[in-house]
Amino acid sequence: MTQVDVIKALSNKTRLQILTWLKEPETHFPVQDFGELKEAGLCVGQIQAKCGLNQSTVSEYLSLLQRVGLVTATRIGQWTYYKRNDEGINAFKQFIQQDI
Amino acid sequence: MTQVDVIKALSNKTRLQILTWLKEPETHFPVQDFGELKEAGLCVGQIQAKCGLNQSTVSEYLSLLQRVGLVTATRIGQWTYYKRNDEGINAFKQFIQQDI
DNA sequence: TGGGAATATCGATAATTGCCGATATGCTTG
DNA sequence: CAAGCATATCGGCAATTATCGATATTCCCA
Repeated sequence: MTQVDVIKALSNKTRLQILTWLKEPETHFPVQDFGELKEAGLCVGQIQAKCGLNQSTVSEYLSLLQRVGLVTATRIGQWTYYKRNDEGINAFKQFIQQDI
Repeated sequence: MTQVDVIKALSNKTRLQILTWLKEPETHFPVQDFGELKEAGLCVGQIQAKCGLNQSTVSEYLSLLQRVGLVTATRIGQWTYYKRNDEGINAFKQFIQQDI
């Protein structure tokens, strides 16, 4: 898992969008009754509906983003909630800022 | 030419390295007699020698980096000198900082 | 406990990328 | 002008990526 892998994960329009959508879930996704939106994140289905790609594609994209440390996943019941991983994101930002 | 294109240009180990080598040409490349190193940048041949790939590959990499605005090219005689384009690089950094 | 949801994984194909060798272009200089 | 550099462009093949449909897995609930 190198820095290039993180860049590669972001070198795709959809994956980049997903990460930015996750900055403000409320403005990009229908509000839910429960508090999951803020706490655990968004589930795969919601993200899939928004970006319009195949379910399997979105699932793979999300697990790639997780693998490189940009998001975290929480399984609750039959849902997997994804949200931004600020630690990983900030590490990446710092790398870009300093080393590029 | 979108932001994703810039990210794609950096999503390759060699191209990423080239950009960072260009931060400190003196420490990465043999000093030349003339002042080109600081002024115009480094020529393709020097960069090629350093990264060990085919001439055509390096030429293409450099012109890609230029196309997305990360470096500038100056033709002097039979040499093309490449150096970092701080304007483009800073714009990219700002994008990462703000939008990611 | 068996059928549905939600998600993950697998297999396949088309598109893109990583590199290379060969050739073309442009300068420069005898 | 011809020969020789340095660089650019082209055509090609192998590897990787984008994306899909089908299937597997997990979990929930009547």
